Amino acid sequence: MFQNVLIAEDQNTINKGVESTLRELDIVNITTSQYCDDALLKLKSKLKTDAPFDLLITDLSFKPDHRTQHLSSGEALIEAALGISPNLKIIVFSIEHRIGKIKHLIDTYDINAYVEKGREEGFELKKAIHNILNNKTYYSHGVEQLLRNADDICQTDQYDELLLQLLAKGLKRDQIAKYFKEKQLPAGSLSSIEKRINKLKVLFDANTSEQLVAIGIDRGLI
Amino acid sequence: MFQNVLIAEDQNTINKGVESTLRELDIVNITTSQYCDDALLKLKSKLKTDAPFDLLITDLSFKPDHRTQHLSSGEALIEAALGISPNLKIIVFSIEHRIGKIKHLIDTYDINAYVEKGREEGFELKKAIHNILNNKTYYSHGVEQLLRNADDICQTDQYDELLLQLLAKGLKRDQIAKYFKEKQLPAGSLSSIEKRINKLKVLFDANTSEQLVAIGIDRGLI
DNA sequence: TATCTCCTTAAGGAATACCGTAAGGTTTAT
DNA sequence: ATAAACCTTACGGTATTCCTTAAGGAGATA
Repeated sequence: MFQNVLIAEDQNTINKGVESTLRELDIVNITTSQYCDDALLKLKSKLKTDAPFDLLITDLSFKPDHRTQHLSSGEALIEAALGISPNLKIIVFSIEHRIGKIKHLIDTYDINAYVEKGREEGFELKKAIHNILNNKTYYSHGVEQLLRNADDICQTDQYDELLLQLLAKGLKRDQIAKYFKEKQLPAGSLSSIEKRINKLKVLFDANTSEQLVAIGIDRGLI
Repeated sequence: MFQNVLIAEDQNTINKGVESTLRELDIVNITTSQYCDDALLKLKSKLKTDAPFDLLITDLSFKPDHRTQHLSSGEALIEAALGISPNLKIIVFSIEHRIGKIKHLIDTYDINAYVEKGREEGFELKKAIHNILNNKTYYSHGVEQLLRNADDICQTDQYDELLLQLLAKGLKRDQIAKYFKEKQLPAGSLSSIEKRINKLKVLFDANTSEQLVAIGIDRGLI
């Protein structure tokens, strides 16, 4: 079982709840942190001792407040944590359901588990921990299914995503074409931009470009 | 101090956390519920005993799952609860930060406290309880300030929101007009719909309707 | 090389969205 | 009661988007 667990989560009620769930697994040394910077600091200082943290459970979004922070998101914390402690096991514990974002975390940081906040979260956290102890990954029910079809989504390349982002930012078709040309990106003519939008509409089954933006946001591409 | 408290909240981690916070106030009888229907049932059955619930702490949004529910939101639960137990004290405990929604709850149901989920939530829950015991209302830090200017902020009405939702669902302008006319909603001509979209664009500083949808989603109107 | 396919681009017409104007009706203020 | 302000609607011109067709170029294959 894990010996030293760090929880990074801004809601202290959730901190208490996760702590209580971990105690049910007989994990004794649990540390909580409501800020990413603070979490990293704790990771660092423990790293020099003979009992460093072996598991990080972190949320993705942290509400900004009056304290200015260097690391402002769970993703930034994960990156920094792996930088100083590459073997640290990581469970992401978040309400995030956009498969694009989740897939990004899995692909980029090789996180060990993703547990989506919801009714069964306590049960799933325990399952995640057991899986990791057996050198397996764990992705919440629902997420796993979505990941299988994620390839459909990932038929979109970086230019598709950029295009969606520019649409969401309020650029018109010809302005997007101009942007692509200025940045020397491929297929930057108005006609090509139109074709690309059309391709995305078919792919995402969107009737209008407004809906296309809504779907893009929902899937975490924007 | 309150004798019998019911917590309605779908995330069981938060249930555990809130329960632990309440125990710090020496509240002994705490019941939790992950579904609105279940919460109402518990309220009802206790009502006939000599120790009915005197405080309800409820979230606003509950994730739907395989179990079909009659009451699907905290707001519906509050309405039903006050219907059977008008003197029940109510604390809304939610991540909702849109002042329009919060003001609506206060105006319509006369809720006793609103605590926004965040870093200080445990502390604020305690403050809310103490205020209610002294026959005062309590609105979290931040919310109180917003409430003062709420009228300025609540410039969008229900039809604006519906319009944004229909846009995000992929309806064209004339289809939206048709929808408004069929539902007998005011200002359902194509011209009025266009004007309303234009008004929203100015209000939200959007260049295109695609951006308008993106902003609407960002602000939680969709 | 010849041919084919795929990608990019251009062009033109149809559909839709955008924007200003004005008429008619309702509410509000004096 | 009258005027003013506001809301709703219709209409028409312009701009943009949508959609089809087709030409040209790059790369693959035989």
